[in-house]
Amino acid sequence: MRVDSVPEATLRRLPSYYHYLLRLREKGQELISAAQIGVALGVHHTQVRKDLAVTGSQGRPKVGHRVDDLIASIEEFLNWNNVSDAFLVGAGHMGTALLGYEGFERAGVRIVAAFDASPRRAGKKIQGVSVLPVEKFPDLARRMHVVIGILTVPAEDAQGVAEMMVASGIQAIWNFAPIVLELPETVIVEDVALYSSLGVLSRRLAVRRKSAAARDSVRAGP
Amino acid sequence: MRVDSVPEATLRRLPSYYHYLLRLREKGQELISAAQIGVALGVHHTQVRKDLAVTGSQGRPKVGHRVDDLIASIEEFLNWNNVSDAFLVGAGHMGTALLGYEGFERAGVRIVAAFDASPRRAGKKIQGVSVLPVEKFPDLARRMHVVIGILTVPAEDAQGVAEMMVASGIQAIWNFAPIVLELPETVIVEDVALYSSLGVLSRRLAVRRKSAAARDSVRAGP
DNA sequence: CGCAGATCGAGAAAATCATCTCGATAAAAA
DNA sequence: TTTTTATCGAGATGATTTTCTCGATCTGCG
Repeated sequence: MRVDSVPEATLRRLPSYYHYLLRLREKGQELISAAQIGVALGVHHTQVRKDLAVTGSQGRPKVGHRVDDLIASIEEFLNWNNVSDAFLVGAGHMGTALLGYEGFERAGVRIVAAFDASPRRAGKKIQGVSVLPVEKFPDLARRMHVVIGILTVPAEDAQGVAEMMVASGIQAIWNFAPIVLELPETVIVEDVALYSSLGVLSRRLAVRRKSAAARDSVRAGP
Repeated sequence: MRVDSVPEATLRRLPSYYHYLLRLREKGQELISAAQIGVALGVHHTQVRKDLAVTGSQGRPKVGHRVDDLIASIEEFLNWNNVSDAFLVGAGHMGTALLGYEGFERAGVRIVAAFDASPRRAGKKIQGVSVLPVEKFPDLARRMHVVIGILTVPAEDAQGVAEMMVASGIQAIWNFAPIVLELPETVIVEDVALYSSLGVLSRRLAVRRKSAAARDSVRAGP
């Protein structure tokens, strides 16, 4: 029995709709059709309807959806209207970048503390967030009931830190390290696979070059 | 006629295999079976075989694959053995983080210069890479034959900068901004959708909480 | 030298996801 | 008021991806 039968692909598209809708609202637009969203974001309009349907939002024929309603529906569906505290471990380049981001609060996550193993980093403040020695993580996580962990440590440390997180009560990990964490199934892990992204990019580029070269040389039939 | 019939999902898994294989090699392991890879990375073993098959690598029954061969095959398939120069625009938090990353070279990309619209940032060096005024991008990109652009500017500037990149000869864009770029189809765009990732995480967590709550309260039948 | 066990790879079946089709509905136009 | 048109939403169809099944192959052991 599946608890969440919503396709993952839908889940991944919703934030993109959401940001598009925010921009529409800023521009003062009140109504929007699935077809328009589809054109703007490169998604088939029936797909957009199916995606929006899972949030419970309804549109009216000939009118479309109210932008406000859609935004609210998506927020509620993704639980982005309830902000959860998160701890970040690894105050290196990526960790620092994330600490500097505004906008995660809008996505349901507030980074309330950062941790690092290096004494050089611990004790400082980055973007207004304190960096603490990683030894303090377990106790603080439990006391503050933090359930989201953000993992921005080097690959070789990631598994160990992740296990420490889970042992400290963390239920969901946003993982930036390029490894697959081996954790109990009950833990939610969401990988930000930067290298996967680069792999796709690089391959596409290579294929394009190859097919361009082929087009240039093969002019006669086989 | 599709030039590249390799499933995108396969493309996304290959880098993950790749990093796992690198770790195996470091540990001195010479042979590996598809089944073992599957267990380590949470992928079905037949899926692993199909994925590895696209790279052209062959395994031997009862033995498995040579780790070295697999690494080489994946590198070649993703074109990660040829490093291309890339320009980064937007030397903010994320841009700075990417400039500090070692390891992209292994993934076929070398960031050779960064650009920023802010005079406050231009002129400096970050992680050994010069930050130049964004106005210099077009000329330099053409002269250096740079075809990869990395986009780490705020969402509201992304579309404009992307168009500038394309006009300067950029063929592939690694986009970190949370918007869908509208560009000619010939341009390869790879989005790093941080918010999609957060959407999935947040939804999963919410569903888990809900189903846990349901389990706690609904003990009698309907 | 022949058998047992592990692994591969190809093709069939199943599951998932995206697109197409069509009737219904609401607003605007005639 | 009736017709037209834009849009929705549900269900059927189609495409893609994943998993299952099975025969073939190679190694190591008796």
